[in-house]
Amino acid sequence: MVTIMPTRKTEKVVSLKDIKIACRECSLNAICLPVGVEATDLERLDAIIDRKRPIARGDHLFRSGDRFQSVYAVRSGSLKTYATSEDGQEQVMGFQLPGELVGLDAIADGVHPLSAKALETTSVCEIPFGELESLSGELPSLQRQLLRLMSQEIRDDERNMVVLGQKSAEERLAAFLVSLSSRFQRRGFSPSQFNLSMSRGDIGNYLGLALETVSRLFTRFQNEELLRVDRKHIELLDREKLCVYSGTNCIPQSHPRKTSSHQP
Amino acid sequence: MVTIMPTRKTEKVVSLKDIKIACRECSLNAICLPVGVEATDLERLDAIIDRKRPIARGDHLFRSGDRFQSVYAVRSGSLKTYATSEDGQEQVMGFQLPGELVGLDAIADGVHPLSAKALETTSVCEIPFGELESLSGELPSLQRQLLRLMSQEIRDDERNMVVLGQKSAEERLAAFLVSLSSRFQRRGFSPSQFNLSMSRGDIGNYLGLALETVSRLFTRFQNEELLRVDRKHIELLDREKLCVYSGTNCIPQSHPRKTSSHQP
DNA sequence: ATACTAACTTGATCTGCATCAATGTGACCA
DNA sequence: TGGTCACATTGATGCAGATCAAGTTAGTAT
Repeated sequence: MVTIMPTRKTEKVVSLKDIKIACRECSLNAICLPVGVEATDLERLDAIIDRKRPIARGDHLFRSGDRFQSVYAVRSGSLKTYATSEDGQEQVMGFQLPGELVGLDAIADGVHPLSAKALETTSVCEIPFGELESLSGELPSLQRQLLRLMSQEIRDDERNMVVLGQKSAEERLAAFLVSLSSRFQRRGFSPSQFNLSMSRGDIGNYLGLALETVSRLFTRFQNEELLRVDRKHIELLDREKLCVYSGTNCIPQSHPRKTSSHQP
Repeated sequence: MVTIMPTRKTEKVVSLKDIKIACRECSLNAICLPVGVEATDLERLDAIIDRKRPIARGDHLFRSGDRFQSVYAVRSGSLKTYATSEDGQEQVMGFQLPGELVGLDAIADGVHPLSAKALETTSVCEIPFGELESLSGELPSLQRQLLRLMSQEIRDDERNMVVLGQKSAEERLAAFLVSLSSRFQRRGFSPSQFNLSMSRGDIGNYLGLALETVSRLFTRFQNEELLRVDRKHIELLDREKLCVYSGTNCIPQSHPRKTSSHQP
């Protein structure tokens, strides 16, 4: 369908497009791997990163069982990662937004335990792990950020375990929406209005709920005027109350004003 | 109860006891942080590690909210890590056996998100993170193993998500027991007979089940002659069948013989 | 010994959510 | 312009496992 333009790693021709999205120009460099890396060192990181052409919705970035060679950073679009059990059913492990890394779980034994599939047209930066490893040996700031991102992933997974282990269906969905909202905000998108790139089934699977339950909760939340939902589009009307519903001490993150609120 | 012998980090007096448990002598060095590190480099790792005296059952190694300074490796005994929600109830996140690291989830923002409590008399190696970080910048093999261990933790957490997200109570407990068994085996203990250092409540909490459910399942498994259970002591009688019950493709890990079984 | 406490077991009941089933709806294509 | 398909909604029913409620047992203190 799409004409394939074979990429040659041997010959590094930097096109205008590539320049435009070098790490130092990238809007995501404040949350992605380059955090804390000096401008001069950043070029070295840039040099090992391979910006690939976008992959289409439904395409796989890698599949469970594939040999591990690179980690990927989402540049635009979104992914879901999922495991497939022997009986063929899948368990969604997470959704990745721009600036987030995928594949870190494969370092341990050199094989991807999960598959990663694009939820929409998505572009990623491929970061060959061997080179990343040696470079981070040379750049302490890069090493630090890599460790930080891995630590973050561990922490996030732990939070998910709390959600799956002891939250009700209502709490799960509320927590999911609030968390998504924060992640969008962090990336400069609206925290109160966004599109869900994943299906109800994916959400349910991720949260350990039946898709019918997710659907019912959406309509219930809508009736309670916590949000408005139309197909994929979500508008959060009462983030505060959703936080309460979620049963987690999530930051209300309300109305950032010029005058910051006083803390006595 | 125990006479406290203050440790002075300034003066590094290596006692006989210390020598005995240096990494190179430690029986755990094949699964712990030193994996892959050359003998000569190992001394440098050893030098930054602080072997603390054992902590008693119920004592905390650190608490949620504590400033992050070190990661810890369990030397003997066992720990549980858990999060405390605002309403005071806890969620057990994991159990740590000898050779396993704790605290990796705190790197990201310098504060421990979890508490770590000893389930029995337990000794740990304290590894100051700042020093570990700079040393692993110098020793590629150490860096590699640190990344590997973190990746492993991510992968393990993902597996737990599958268990919590879509397994029945029976499957959860079976998976838990099989996994524990493998971990014991890996450490040179019997895979078919061991003591649970954690309570039924802890197990249930960890697996997202009521403690009554755990108790009932133990008696049911015992009636089905899958295992024998007496208080804390567990004897697995049919690991194979437990694997099937667990609904995961766990390695049966049966009878290692001189003559390895033929694969046609 | 005796009492006390924490941990566990066992039984009875209740409920949140899965499951099954039917219908609705937008997107895409012939 | 209607057919098909994937996805979503809504309703009815059932059950796995939570919760409530007694005991039982082991360990520790008195």
